[in-house]
Amino acid sequence: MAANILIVEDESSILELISLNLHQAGFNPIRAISAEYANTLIKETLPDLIVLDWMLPGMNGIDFAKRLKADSITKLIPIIILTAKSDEDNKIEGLSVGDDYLTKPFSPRELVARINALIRRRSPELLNNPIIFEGLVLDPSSHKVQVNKKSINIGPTEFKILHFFMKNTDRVFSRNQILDKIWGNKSEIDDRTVDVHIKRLRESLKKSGFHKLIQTVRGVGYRFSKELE
Amino acid sequence: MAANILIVEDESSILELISLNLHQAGFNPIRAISAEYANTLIKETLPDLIVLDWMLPGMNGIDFAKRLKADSITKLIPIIILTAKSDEDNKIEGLSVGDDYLTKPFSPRELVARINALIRRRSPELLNNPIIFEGLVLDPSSHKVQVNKKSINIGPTEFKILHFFMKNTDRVFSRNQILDKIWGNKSEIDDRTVDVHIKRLRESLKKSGFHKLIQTVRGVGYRFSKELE
DNA sequence: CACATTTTGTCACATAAATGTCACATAAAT
DNA sequence: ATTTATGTGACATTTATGTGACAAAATGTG
Repeated sequence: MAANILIVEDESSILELISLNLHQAGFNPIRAISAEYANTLIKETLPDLIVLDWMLPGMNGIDFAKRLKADSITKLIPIIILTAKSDEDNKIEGLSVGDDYLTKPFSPRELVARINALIRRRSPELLNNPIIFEGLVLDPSSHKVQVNKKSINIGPTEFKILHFFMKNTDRVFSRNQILDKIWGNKSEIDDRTVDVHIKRLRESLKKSGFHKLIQTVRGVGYRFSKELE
Repeated sequence: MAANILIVEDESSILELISLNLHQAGFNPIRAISAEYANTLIKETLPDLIVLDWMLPGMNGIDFAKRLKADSITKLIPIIILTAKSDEDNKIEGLSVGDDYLTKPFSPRELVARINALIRRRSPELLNNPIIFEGLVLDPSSHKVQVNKKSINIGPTEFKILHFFMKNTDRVFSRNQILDKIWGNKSEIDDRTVDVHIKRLRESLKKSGFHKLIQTVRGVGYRFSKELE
């Protein structure tokens, strides 16, 4: 699954340039032209990394980054700060808030390289390492789900959903968020289809008892979480 | 790290009184005797919250607050306005500029309570960090309410009400205010329905003893607050 | 290619949970 | 003692979710 990269940049030419390059590099770019718009996108798409322009209309980039780093949900998302100024002071300030910085003009190749480095460091699960949760093992590279070395039979869509859940435990997701993540944000598929796949996923996990990890949050959506009590 | 609270007040006796109380409450008070001086202090210390007197020599408090709210650097800092007038018009004007207001004379305890509430709920649209109050944990992202890591079963509407209360502790809300906040301001729902949901919420919290945090204020409404004595 | 098998999305209906209101009980204020 | 406000159990209704069945589409197989 391609990593979602959110680009926050008010100059649309640069935005498109970056977007194009990231797409060619195999990432899934998401475009935001302001911090405010980025805010809503973050909640919807849960990007794996954010490329953030230092200078933004309205809220400035650094403040926006600070807020992201203060929020428990977003603080783990790596941020690369783009700055037009070569001013050393700004570099230091930017670096302390973001996880990396780049001075304009920069080569797209360098940006891609740094993104890869950060994702490798921060989100190894995107690099096809097995994810283990309470004894349930999901291995993206072999495309298998196992419990005690025994494989569990699971359909393609159910695998994707489980993968997504295991990367984001302890969070509720609405049916539409799941649709976006699994089917892609353009799908015109009925909400309720998610229910059916959740049911199928639960069925697959039932024999090993792990179906309890998939919890219904009424009026909101579904959650993958250890059952307490 | 103690939160920095900037107090802008021209009467030095009140300034010291507030300062003393905030210090005792575990905050780090910063004193300013004029808007001009406050300006330089803001840039230096970037306070987490500002307590602002409505009447100031030179620039008046409201104008000062407006300027702060217009500046992208400071606009996210919560402001509590202090007013000597009990005039309703001023209250409304003060509230619309600041994030909260208080009429002199006020009790230091109330001021501290409101400061706590504001710091807790700053930027609610983004900071869905878990809210913790006296050991009761509400986590918006996982949509769980927990005590000692054990989940409490709670209905959707009750969750919303509890969330609202925990973001605004130590304040009374009328049934209609609660209706507006939870159901949306167009609802044609009976006042008394709130009572029933309050009852259900209390029931959910009863086993852990936290139902005592929901207090009835006769003739007014309900309040979420630590039980006193 | 024809045919079997698997997967997919949707529907209709079943089941479960939540909702809002009422009537009456209880407590507080006067 | 009377009035008023709040607490609470019960209920009908609405709403949300679970689930079996099915046809279309995709995939595998000889």
